[in-house]
Amino acid sequence: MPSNEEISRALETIVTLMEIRGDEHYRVLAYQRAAESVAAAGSPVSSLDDPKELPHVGDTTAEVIRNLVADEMPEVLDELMAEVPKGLVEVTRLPGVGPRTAGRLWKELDATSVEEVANLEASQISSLKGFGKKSAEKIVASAEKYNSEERRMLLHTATALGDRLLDFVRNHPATEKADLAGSLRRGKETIGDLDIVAASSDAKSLAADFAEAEFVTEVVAHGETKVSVVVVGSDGGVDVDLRIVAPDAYGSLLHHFTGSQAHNIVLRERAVKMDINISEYGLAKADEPERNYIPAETENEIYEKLGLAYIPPELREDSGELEAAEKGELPDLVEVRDIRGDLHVHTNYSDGKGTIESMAEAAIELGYEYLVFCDHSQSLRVANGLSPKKLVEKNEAVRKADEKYGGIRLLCGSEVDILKDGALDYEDSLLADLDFVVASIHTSFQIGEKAMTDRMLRAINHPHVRTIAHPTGRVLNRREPYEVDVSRLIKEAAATNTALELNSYPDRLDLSVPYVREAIKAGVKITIDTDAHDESALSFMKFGVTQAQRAWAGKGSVINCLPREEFEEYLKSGK
DNA sequence: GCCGTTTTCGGCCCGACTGTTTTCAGTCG
Repeated sequence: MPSNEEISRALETIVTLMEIRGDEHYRVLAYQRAAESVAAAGSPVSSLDDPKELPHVGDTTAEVIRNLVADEMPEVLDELMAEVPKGLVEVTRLPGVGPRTAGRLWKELDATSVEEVANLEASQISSLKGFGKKSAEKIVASAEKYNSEERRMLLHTATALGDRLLDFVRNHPATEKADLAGSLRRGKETIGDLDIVAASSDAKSLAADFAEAEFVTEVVAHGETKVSVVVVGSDGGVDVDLRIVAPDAYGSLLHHFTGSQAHNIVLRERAVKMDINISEYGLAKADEPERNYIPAETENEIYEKLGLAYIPPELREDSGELEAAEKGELPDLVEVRDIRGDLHVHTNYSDGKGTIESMAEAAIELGYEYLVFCDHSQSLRVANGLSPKKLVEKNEAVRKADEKYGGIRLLCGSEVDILKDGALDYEDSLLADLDFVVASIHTSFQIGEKAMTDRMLRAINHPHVRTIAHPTGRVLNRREPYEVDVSRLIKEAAATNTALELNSYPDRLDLSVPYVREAIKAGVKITIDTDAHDESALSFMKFGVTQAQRAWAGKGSVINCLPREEFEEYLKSGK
């Protein structure tokens, strides 16, 4: 079954090919919105009775989605592929090159791939109507250095870089206020580029100084209120946009550049029906000939004027948040301060760097009320998995430490491997002696969807397993999730009172947002754990919490938001 | 192609910047 992401990507391909072909704008837009709708869907589209249940999906796009789910080639895509060379999709990814340009390079110069564009002479392009020397050279140059590997930054990398740039902007004398916006503010798991917004009554000088800052390697565009630059990231260049408005319109600007674009569009369409136009400068009455924007100083004013409750950035994805805001049904989102403990951390007994004591002290520092030590189990030799004897020894050390530290409850756990056949890596008698068991997969990833699903269902049904760690095994930018029917895992977890983990490690963030949302809807409890292998990694909790917020989670859905007594009750009562 | 508190037909969010242009198309977010 194709994932929502795969279906959405196929629809995006249709969009790009249509644009190159020169299809009618609003037809293309309809496919674009269908693609976004699938990407934002709260549960797998493949399990939907009718794709038309999704917003912006009508008869035609529903049929295309049905084809994709059934692994059949949709007619429209078949047609497009026969007509438009596929290599052009990549050509449109060149900076400054869109579908129009790609279409002309193909039709007028016979260039159908990035490589063929790179092999063109600039003079060939500049001989076309509407192209000059400058744009011709830019196109060839960007084709020459094009790197097909699309790399998006992990959330913690983007946060670190963004904070550095934000410091520069905030420390500028002309800056009154500034914030990071865009997908970073919405807390997406990976970030493509950075958006910074600022309020200043001297936009010109701020824009100029930003463009000349030492971290800038290239100025892509530089106007009076907007600067686009490339800065040095830890892994190549990162595109950064800075937008500046007068202080009284700051809320409008922040909202505009926080997005998502899909959220802004549905919000503005809703506003138009109320005869209000919304832009980054404010709100205007639609019936006036000149748009006379009344600025909004805060984001809240915008939602208020539209009769909506304030929508937190993490929910702004056009996935039902407007309806919920209208009805007053937005969730009361879980916050980092609601987290009372970490249920999955490692020590130097297996592959961690910290000791029981150092990890406990770091957890006390964070104000936690409990901490569960889950080192790896015996068969995971690469991670120094504990033999049964060693586990018993470690449990004793944990219990001793628990007596030593009064302020925090230290508990014995294990991250026990789910073996290839679904059996666990320790005898039941040993597991029974633990306070909390986390089960997970680290080997035999490629056994196929059915075998993997059965294997994990067996673990979910095990009486001692309380949560399944990093349930899909993905590693962002490095490893795809293994094939498994997550929806079935969710159903079984609900039926057996087993939790599912939202692993906070920035390159895991596993489960992903749509599945967490599906799990919560099904009544499954989530454990937000850091999987920390040293003291500093305990701070990754904030990334897991952000992801939980994106999945509409309230603290009631999160096991480790339970106060200590209730958590101990939960442990005692079993599954 | 999608959608409906004027509408089942006729609309469809909004603006900055660039390059090539004498008024705008294309790209981007």
